[in-house]
Formats: sequence, structure tokens, C-alpha cells
Amino acid sequence: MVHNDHDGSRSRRTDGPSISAIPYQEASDGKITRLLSERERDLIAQISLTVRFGRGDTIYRAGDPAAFVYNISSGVARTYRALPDGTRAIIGFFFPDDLLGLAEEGAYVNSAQAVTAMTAYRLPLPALENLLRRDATLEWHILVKLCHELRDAQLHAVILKQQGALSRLALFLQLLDRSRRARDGGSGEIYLPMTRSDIADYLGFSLAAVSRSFRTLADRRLISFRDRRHLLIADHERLASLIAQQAPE
Amino acid sequence: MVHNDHDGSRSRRTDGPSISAIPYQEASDGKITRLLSERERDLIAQISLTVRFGRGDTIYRAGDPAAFVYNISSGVARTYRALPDGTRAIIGFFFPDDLLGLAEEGAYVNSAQAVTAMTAYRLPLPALENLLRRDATLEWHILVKLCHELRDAQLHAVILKQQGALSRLALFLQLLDRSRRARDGGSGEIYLPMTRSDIADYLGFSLAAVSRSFRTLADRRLISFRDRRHLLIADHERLASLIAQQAPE
DNA sequence: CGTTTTCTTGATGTAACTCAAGTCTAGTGG
DNA sequence: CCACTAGACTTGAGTTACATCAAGAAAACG
Repeated sequence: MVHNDHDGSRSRRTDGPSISAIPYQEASDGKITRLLSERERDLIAQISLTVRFGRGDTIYRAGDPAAFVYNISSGVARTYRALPDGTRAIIGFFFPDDLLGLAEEGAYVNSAQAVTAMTAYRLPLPALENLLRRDATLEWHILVKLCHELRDAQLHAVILKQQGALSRLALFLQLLDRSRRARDGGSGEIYLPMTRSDIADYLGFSLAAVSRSFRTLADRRLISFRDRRHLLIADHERLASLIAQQAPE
Repeated sequence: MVHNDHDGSRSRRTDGPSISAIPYQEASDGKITRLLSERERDLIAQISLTVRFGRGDTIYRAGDPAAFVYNISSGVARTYRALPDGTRAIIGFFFPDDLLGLAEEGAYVNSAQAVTAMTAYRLPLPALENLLRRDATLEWHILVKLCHELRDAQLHAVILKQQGALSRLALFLQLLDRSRRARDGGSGEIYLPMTRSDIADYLGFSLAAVSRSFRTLADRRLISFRDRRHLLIADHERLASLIAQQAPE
């Protein structure tokens, strides 16, 4: 029997470092492209170690000296920031082939935790910088990846700017769906490795509101849940038109 | 008489391309650092042209083929996206020494306009890519700049996640103040080149709410306006503590 | 199989949106 | 230089959507 792989979090061949993104210049029909050549992956492999994290483990903390960049090979991570008002803001969710470890003046900007069990390549920053200053093509690929992350961060802001709770959640689901499609295609089912509370802290509303909004979308048959972690967008059209109008239908 | 320069938008010596950012590794005490060497600035100057925009002029539109990257030398720009619901989301404000022109698959992701009269260096993308693939150090500097922009975009999301209108506006003012301090220091006065409506579309609330929130902050003596475009943070402490507690004092 | 964590659902208050009228400001032409 | 006008901003009143508080249900875990 063919094993289940569409979660993107289990059973991925861990055959070395890998980085993917939607390109800056070349058309790719919305598809994510593997950026690194065999040689480049070897170069990175030579300076990196494989590390493993359990669900909920902390990968690094905001403010810590930034010693490493992480390249996820399996599992899902979240980055977040503790806000002055005592709440938590989730900055983003990270999947295999993503990079983790943004810093400013030598210190991590956000904290990072494993959402699921996770493996990653750990790249020491000095060695990485060395490598990049020597190999312009490899560096170019990192640059393209960074542009991808920048677009993601901007999209996050756009989602947060959305007024109604339903629109915001709908946009989030579209985002997950697009990323799913860009990666594998697969069954069409969206996988939610994160908790409702993670989603709330990512979308900027309360846990209760997330729950209610999911229910409303399900009641209107725009989505359907297989279980709490797996859902299907049942009506892409109406979901999109929900985002378009601000008045709740 | 010494002419007025603290707006950061007028009378800057346009002595060639220049890119600044808070570094990734090196400590700089929160200060913005000029990233490019003389030689690197020359290299960029050789492939670029100076272009000029009037207030409100469009620099490029989302979806257009991405032919250029812009390096602002004077004035302020905004990038934005038209949302399906008919509203506008402002992605960011851009100042001298910033880069403009993020693309995906060869097309601009956002639209860009001049907030004030503006001059910029216009870099053709193929020439730029060529340059970068040849010069790893220059490319490294662009990479550092991109990390800076990524942190900015993340901070934007954090601001939008803030619950109360006052907190959100206060955070925005802190952001502007930090960026002012990182650049010049100057008079301590914050300059708002953008309209109230721009601020509303950046912070994700209504024009009316921006106005009211400014008024409330001024009434409580946390800030003071010289005119609509220039304000002073009168009490940094209480402004910070306003952000820390969610309940309005 | 019991315990803990995560999630759902209900009731209430409030902050901010909308709509709308009025004021200020800057830019233009007489 | 001043009057005029158009756009930008402020302020007010009513309404609604979501946060908050709180209790109950369902998974997940050992």
C-alpha cells in the first residue's frame, strides 16, 4: 500500500538539505521550485548537522544570540513573538524546504517551536556566510527564497487587515490551499497541523472566534471537515466571493 | 541659515545609489548602516538611471511585468494592494536608501506610488541579476537589506494583530520614531508624510478611527502635534505602557 | 480508562465601523 | 495677495461584530 504523504509532515525522504520557493523571475504557474543544485545541496550538507525536535519543543528564543539557520526537512514549525500585552503573535508557519532563523544584530527576532515532530538541517551562521560570500549562485538562490518569505509576510499583513472574521479565515484557508497546491497537488484536502489557538494567534482573533467562524463556514457548506485537522474546500467560488464582499451574506 | 533636513524627504545629497539597513549579524545599537562600498555604488550607478516622480504618481502597478528595481534617493513611497472587497491595503512606506519592486514570477506583487515628490535610481532587473551573480559581496548586502525588509513586514503584521486602536497607533508611532532615530536622530519630531487615509489603510482601521485615536493620544498628553504632519512623542513611557495593557486606562 | 488539554458553544458588553454633517487646509486662479 | 474650491480631516450618533467570561463537550495522552 502506498503510504500517506500528503500532510507534508511525515515520511519525507530526508535526502539532504533542500530549499524551495516560487521564483522571482521565471514563470512557474504558481508552482514551488526546488532552488538548489546537487552541488549546492552538498555544500550546505557539509556545514550542517541534522537535528530533531519533538512536538512543542523550542528551537530558539527571541533575543538569543543567532548562531544557526535551520532548513526544515520534515514537520512543521511556528515562529512567534510574545507581545507586551501578554498575548502571543504567531509570525508564520514553516514547512519542509523552508528556512528558519531571522535575526537582527546577531539576535533572533522571533521565537521558534516545533508544531509537529520535526527534523531540520542546522547551519552555523559563520560557515553559511562564508559559503555565500564565496558562491554567488547559491547566494542568489537564498535571495530568491527570502523574496518568497517577504511576500508571505506581506500576505500575512493583508490577511490581518481583512475586516470580517469570515473573510479573514477564508483568506487563510486560500493561503493554505495555494501552498498545498504549489507543493504537491495531492488529495485537495487541507491539513491543519496547528492548533485552533495557533490559528487565532496567527489571524489576530480569539480562540472562540476561530471556532465559530469554522462552524459558520461549515454550516454554509463552503468547507467540510473530515476531522479537526483535515478539511476540504467544498465551494471555492463562494469562498472567494465571501472575501470580496464585506457585508455578511 | 541651515536648511531643514529632518523630514528625510527633501534636499538629500543625491550622490549616487545607496542602500541602508540594520545589520543581520553585527551590533549597531539599533542604528541603520550604509551597506554599500564606493565601488559597489559605482557598479549600481553604471546600470541605473535616475527617475523622478511627483506626489501621487504611480511607479508601477501590481501585475505589471517586473522590469526594474528602484532605489529611493529622496522622498517617500508607498506600496499597496487593492483587495477583492474594494478596499486598499497599504503594505509599507519606503524611504531613501530603501529598495522597491518585489515581484513573483516576473510580475510585481504590489502597486507603488510616490507619497511625496521623489527621486530614485531605476535598476533594470536583468542587469542587476547579472551583477549579483558576479559579485557575491554586493549580493550579500542586498540579502541583508532583504532581511531588514522581512523584519519590517513581520512587524507590520504584529502591529495589525494588536487589539485596541490606541495600542495599534502607538506601536505605529514607535515604529516611525525608531526608524527616525535609526536614521538621523534629529529634532525628535516625527514626520508623517502620508495622509490619514494612508495610515488607516496601513493600520487596518477606518479613517475616522485614526483621527479619533490621534485625538485621544493628544488629549492624554502622550503626543503633541505641531501641525497635522509633525508630532512629538511627549511621554515615551506612558505610550509604551499603553501598549502593554489591553484595557484602556 | 481516567485525566488533561483542546475545542465548542452560550450570554453579555464594548470598541470600532458606518453613515453623515461639518471644519480645516492647501492649492489655484482672479 | 486674497478669495475660492476641492480635498483632507474631524467629530457625532447609531449599530454591529467580536472580545471576554464562563461552562460544557470532545479529543489526546499516558
